[in-house]
Amino acid sequence: MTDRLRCGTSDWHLSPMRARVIQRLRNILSAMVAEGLLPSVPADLPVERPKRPEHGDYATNVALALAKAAGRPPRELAQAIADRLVDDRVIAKAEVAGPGFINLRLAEGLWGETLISILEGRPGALRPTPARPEKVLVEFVSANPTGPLHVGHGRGAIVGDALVSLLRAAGHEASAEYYWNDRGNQVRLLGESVAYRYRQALDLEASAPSDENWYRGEYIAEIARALVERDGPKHAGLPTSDPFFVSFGEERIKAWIKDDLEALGVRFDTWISERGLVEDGTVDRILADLRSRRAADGTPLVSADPDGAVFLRTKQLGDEKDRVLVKSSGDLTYFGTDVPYHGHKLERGFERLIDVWGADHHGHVLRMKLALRALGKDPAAFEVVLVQMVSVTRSGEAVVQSKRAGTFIELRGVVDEIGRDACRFFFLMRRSDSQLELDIDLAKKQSLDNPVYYIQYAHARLCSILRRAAELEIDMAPPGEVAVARLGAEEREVIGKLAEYPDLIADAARAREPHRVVFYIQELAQSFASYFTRLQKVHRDTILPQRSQRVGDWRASWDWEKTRGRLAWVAAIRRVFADALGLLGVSAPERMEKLPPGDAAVEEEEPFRA
RNA sequence: GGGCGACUAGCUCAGUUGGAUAGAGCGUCGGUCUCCGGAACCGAAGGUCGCGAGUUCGAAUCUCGCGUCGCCCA
Repeated sequence: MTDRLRCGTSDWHLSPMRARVIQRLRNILSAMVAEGLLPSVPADLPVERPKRPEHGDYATNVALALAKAAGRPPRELAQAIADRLVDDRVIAKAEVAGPGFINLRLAEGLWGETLISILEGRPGALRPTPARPEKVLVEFVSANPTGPLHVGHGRGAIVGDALVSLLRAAGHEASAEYYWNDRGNQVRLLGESVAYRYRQALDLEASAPSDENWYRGEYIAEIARALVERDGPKHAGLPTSDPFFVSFGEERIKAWIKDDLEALGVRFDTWISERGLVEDGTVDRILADLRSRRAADGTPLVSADPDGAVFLRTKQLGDEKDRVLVKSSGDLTYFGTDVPYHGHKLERGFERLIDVWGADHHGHVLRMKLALRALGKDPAAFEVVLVQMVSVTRSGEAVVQSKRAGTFIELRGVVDEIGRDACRFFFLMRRSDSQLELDIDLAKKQSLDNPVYYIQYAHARLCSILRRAAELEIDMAPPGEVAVARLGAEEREVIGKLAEYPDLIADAARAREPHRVVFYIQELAQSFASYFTRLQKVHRDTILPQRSQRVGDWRASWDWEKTRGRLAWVAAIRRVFADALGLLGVSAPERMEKLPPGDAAVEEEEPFRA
């Protein structure tokens, strides 16, 4: 059950440019309603950037949508609307096309205005503002402190982190939280595993934990050796079940996890402990609340079976069966603490909860929603972003990972090998719901085949132009009307894309889809690179005077207005570029290391362990 | 057996209230360029949007059935 996000354009303050277009359209339609030509004006007016530039700066299919209600053929209605749309300030041209689209050309003045507002950092130039900012808690990673993070966790970490940035950029108050599952069977096994390896390290008689699922990884032995080194045989007398071994191992692993996240540039505002919620009574208190609640038919929502196991009666709320909160042994289940935890999130004042989960947990979504309903909360306040698996390829071959065999690729090795920027970029390149293939060779390649290099290179190039301009002592003050008017159609096309940026943020945040930002900067980088190359190679019309042009009294005859307009254009692109990379957590270098010609720096490194 | 998700170019993937000629990167083939970063750019070939029905002015998108794969549950 995926409850579609219902957020029409009316819920948002849009980019200034789109807002102007919609306002103009709304005014015209209202006038037509007043004259009895239309029944009503829709709440959301569809105004989009057409895929093809020849279809105008913006386009609307409103006539297609209204034709039936108006009782007129779409094209005829479109023409009637188009005839009235044109004015001096916003819409320069409105043409009917296809089955009844209206293609719009915007007034010249708006383009310059867009550039200037970006350069001056005016409100709305880079950021949308939601009509109603929400207080959002994004919970992600939340890996058990029983072992190192693997690449799948890494993807969740980066998606969650970028989502938080995106929500903040969209005007929401977002907080990032990590939930430690530091209680229960898994952690107990960790302690026993550490104790076993500890005894081994001391050459004492030792038997492996009875549970088959004990942690056999080398990192446990590493922890045990560290304990021997610090304390010697001091703890040899303790039973293997002693909580000391748990806390020692857990502390180490938590530190590793935090360190790995740090290396990825992933930050959390809060770290919360499951054990803490049990110990401080939060879990009991909210479970007691749950026990006191009744279903619509008056029966209790929580029931116990003869063995003493306690169930949440989710079945009558739509689940396929009831879910156990407390086992007959008296132990809380994972669900038994997770429900109170999520109730606790809402108690803390968060009105929207977003959890980033591995897709293999999708079966838990419904029951959590139902549990929140049982608590008297609105289940729609709880959303889950599912993150699919990451498969890793190296030298064209898949690196084997198996959940059953417990062989996961550790995150840290990958980050160390390909770098933080490449890791973040690649993990954000696909929508989180689709499986992702990480090509290690590509990700570490220092060439433009590597998309992260391509965009960073584009940013460095923009910076380079601005540096050159500064060296030539060109006045970089924001351009006036004149300078902007000198920009051509292709430059204007790019400005259209810049103007779209706040809309992109609003849309991506609303859909919880950071990958849209990646696609946006890739397109922007391409538009710029294409145009920039063409200027020089085809039009012989460079932004800055070339060496061969700087002879004699060149300063007197150079077209400074055009140059200033274009530099403003370059600076605005750079600004948006850096901002978008910032949202992704990818660095925007001002210059890139020049590599030796001909070779793309292939260095051999130790492959990470699987 | 039940549930969820996926299926779009050779490969990896975009494509969200149903809209114009279904897009991008990589790969392949061809082309351009003395100088602002060539680490570039341009162009071409490449598609039964898994298959089949339905809904309507109009479907990659919505509905149903089927197939394949993945995950979850028993």
